[in-house]
Amino acid sequence: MIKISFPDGKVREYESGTNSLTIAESISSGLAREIIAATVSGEVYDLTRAITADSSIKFHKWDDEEGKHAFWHTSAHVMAEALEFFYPGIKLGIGPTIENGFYYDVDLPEGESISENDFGKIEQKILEIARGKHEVVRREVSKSEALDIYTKKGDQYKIELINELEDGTITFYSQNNFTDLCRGPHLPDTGFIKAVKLLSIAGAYWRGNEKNKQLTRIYGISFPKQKLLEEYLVLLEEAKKRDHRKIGKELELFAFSSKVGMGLPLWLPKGAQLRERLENFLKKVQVEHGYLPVMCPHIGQKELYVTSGHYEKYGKDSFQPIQTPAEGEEFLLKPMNCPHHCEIYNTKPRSYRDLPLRLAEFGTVYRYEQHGELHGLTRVRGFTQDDAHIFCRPDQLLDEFKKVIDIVLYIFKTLDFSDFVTQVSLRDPNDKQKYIGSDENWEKAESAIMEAAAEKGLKTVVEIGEAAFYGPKLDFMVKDALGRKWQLGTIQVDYNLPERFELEYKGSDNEMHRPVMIHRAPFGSMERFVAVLIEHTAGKFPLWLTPEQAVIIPVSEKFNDYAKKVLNLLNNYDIRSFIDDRNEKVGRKIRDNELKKIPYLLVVGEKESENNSLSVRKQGESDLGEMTIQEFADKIKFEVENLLA
RNA sequence: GCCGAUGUAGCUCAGUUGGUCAGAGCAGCUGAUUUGUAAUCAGCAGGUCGGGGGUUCGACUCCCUCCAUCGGCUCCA
Repeated sequence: MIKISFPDGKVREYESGTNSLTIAESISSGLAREIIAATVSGEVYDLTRAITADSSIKFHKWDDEEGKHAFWHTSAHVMAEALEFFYPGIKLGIGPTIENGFYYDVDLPEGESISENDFGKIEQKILEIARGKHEVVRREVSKSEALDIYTKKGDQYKIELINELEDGTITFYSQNNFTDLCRGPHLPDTGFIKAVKLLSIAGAYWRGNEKNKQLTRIYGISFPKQKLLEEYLVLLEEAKKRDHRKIGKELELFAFSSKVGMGLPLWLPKGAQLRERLENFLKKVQVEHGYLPVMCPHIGQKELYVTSGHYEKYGKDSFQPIQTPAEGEEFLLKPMNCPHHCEIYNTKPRSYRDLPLRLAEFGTVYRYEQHGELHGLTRVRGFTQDDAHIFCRPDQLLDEFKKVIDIVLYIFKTLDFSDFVTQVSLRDPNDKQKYIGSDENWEKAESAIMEAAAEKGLKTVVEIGEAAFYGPKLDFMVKDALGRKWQLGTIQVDYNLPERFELEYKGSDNEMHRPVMIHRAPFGSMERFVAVLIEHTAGKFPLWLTPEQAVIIPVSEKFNDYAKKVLNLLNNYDIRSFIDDRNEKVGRKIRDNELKKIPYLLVVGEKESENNSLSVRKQGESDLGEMTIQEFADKIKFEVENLLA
């Protein structure tokens, strides 16, 4: 007999070799029907996997991550079986679950290809296999047996994977006519899968390496109920409506022109206003935090980037140098602001008393991004960083780092970004030649970041090997409408550039010392930040930011003069408004301006012109009733101040 | 750059197997209407069907190629 302990602390005894499903049945048949996996002593088990030792147990239903994971993992296997049916000789790469669904990377037989037109028949086959309620069987196999099987099959991908596994840990899962190398866990049988949708098809390099063969990746998602699939598809549609590219076009915020060049955004008047307001907001915060604005040109001598190391690292993959016609001197489009800022530091001798020196610039930079990677405003070839470089003494590093975190958090809070994660990117200690700088400096920088993040209570994910080549960093990531993660704010420690630009200051000991540099950009880039802001708000920007705060709607032409008077008064109160004096009915003007997401709609007619008042309607809400112009102005002022507090 | 898809009027889209199929709604313009909280009515104008090449008696429709866009992959100072 073995002892099984439950999350509520109760302990029960079972026969050794029992499984989670039997245990669940002993509690209630309802529970047994709903669960799809279980965590047994910390490891996620298939429901039918034998338990042979005293264990803790926690059941997983569809609602939790482990449950979905098993569900989608089995779905991936069933999809693979369907693919084997339609494409005999197909070779399988990996087929993991992802946040929403699963994919499988496959190598199609010579001459075969697959397109979205084939999805229908594959989905049907998957459901057919699912309906067969085929049991999913786990089997432990020896390494040699596993290798043998895939050698016979001629599947070099699985052989490569198996070779990296240790003997004794290799398991196969089978259902119906299909067997796959897999760690599990899986559903007890395929019958759980009631709905499936293949979503897209993509090329993916084997093991993510560009030099390897490109496999075909098929993305799909599945559900235990048809209704859940339908709900998911509705959700996807809703997300598409928030897409910043769509809203950006509708609200006339930005545009692209293939004549101007791909990945080179054009800020339209309203978008430019929005961006300018964000910039002014940050400038104000930065002045309060002791930053000094600087400005630099858009090009710099190639030598500058040779000195900084950027040319060696990125030169070949960048926009190529431009040359002066007579002398043939080479200049690069500025890909980074930091080398310029280093030279600003170097314009005069610095004392320890001058530090920290915080130089800030909204600097536009140009980087060559590959054609297929461009994406709306989030991935472009020319963008403006809300950049600043803090030159400080080593003993000031931690404190300065924490102050920067404070700025980022303040900005996120003001803009209501609560759903973000922070990532600490450290170097890969096994691949040191990828990075420049001494071990000692790297260790100092990495520990400063970890300490600052911990002290500020940030929940961080640590990524080894994701550091910039010159130093570790702390990134703030948020998700867009479709769940894709984007990096916004970034804070990076750099011992390298001060070295390369020979930055120095005279210390209190009358000796020369080298400062440390922090690169930081709370927004990241204005382009990307605005993109994420659009998706976050669905275009309903906070009142203080929005380009147009109110629209004055005269009931008829007769009241255009009163509307102009209102406009002038509101202008005096710095309320951004305009008159919709089109020859249309009120209902029409309301509708159009609601769709433009104007926060306040001000209807004026006979009653209002007599009372010196407005009938106020708030966007997305109904009529707020009549108020005087003064009352409305106070209301706006109050709201803006509250939002910015 | 790679894999897959898409490209018809400013926007959203329709266009049967290649043969009056170049269309609709919205936006725009003109006129009428003078309007009270999510679409007033009528008329007009708008496109070398992404560019180029080919097949054909004939191409929006089939093929090739280039460009751009979309979903991924790789990359991201």
